[in-house]
Amino acid sequence: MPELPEVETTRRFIAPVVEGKDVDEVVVTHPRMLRRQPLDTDFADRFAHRRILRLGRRGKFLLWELEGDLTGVVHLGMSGRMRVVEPGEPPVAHTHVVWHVDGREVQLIDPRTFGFVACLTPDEAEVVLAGIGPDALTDPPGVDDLVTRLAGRRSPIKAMLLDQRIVAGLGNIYADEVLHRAGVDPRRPAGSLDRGELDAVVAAIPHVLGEALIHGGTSLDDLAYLLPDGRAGEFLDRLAVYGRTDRACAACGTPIRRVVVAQRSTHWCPICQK
DNA sequence: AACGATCCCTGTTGGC
DNA sequence: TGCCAACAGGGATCGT
Repeated sequence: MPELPEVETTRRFIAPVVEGKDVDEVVVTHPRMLRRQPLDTDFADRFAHRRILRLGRRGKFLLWELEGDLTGVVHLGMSGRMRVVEPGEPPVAHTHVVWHVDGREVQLIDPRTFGFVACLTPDEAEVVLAGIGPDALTDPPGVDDLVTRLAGRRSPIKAMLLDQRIVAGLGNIYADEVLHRAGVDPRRPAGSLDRGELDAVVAAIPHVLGEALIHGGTSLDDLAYLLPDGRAGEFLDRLAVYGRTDRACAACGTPIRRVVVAQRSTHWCPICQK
C-alpha cells in the first residue's frame, strides 16, 4: 500500500521528469478520480498548458506546484501507483489519468479507485488538505506535543499513528513497524504511554520511514505498488512484523501475532512489545 | 469531542 | 475444477 515511503519514492522519480516542464494535456478516463474536485471547476482545463514549478509532498499527498497559483493534488489511496512511459506504449489496465508532459506520459493506475486527483486554488486546497498534520518524515511531531494531544485518549496507540491529523504519512504497514521498533503494544490506550515510550515512538517514525525509503518502499506480492519505471520496492524482506503472522520475530524468535486493531490487521511481537 | 462502525472498490485468496 | 464469500485498506461519514 502506498504510504509515505512509497509516495516519496514516486515523487523523487517523477520530479525530474516534470519540474520546469509544461503540461500539454491531461486526460481523465475514470470520473470517480475527480470526486474531490469542486463541482463547478474543470480539472483538465486547469492543468492544461501550465508549467510545473515543483513536485512536492505532504504526508501521502503528492502536490504539483503549478504556475498561476494552482496546486495539483494526487492521492494514491490503497492501490494507486504512478507510471512514466514513452508515448505509444499500450496502457495497462486501470489507467485512469494521463498527464502528457514534454513528450512523455505520466500515468495514474488505480484498480480499486480509492485514490483521487484534483487541481485546486489555494482556498480549495486548504479544504482538501484541512487537518493534515506534520509530515512523518520531515517534520515529526515533538514529544511535548504528543503528550498533550494523547493525554486521556483511550483509543489504541496504533489508531493514533494512523490518524493523519496527528502525524501525516503512516499507514497500516509502517504503523506496525514503528510500534515494533518502539517496543510498544499496538493495543495500548494512547493516553497510557509514558513520556519515555512516546519518545521511542517519535524516534522510530522517521527511522523506519527513512529505512523504507532507502529501499524504494514496500511492494507486496498481491496488488503491488511499483516504482514509476515498473520496478518493485525492496523493503518487503526487511519488514519486522507486518504480514509475518506466526513467523519468528527477528529480535527474539517469538512467533509474530495478528489481531484486528482500529479495524485494521495488526502484527506485533508479544515479547518485544509491551 | 471522542470513538467505533460502515462504506466505497476490485483483484486475490481460501473454503467447500 | 468451479464458484462465491471473505479479505485487503485510506479516508470520509455517521451514529452514539
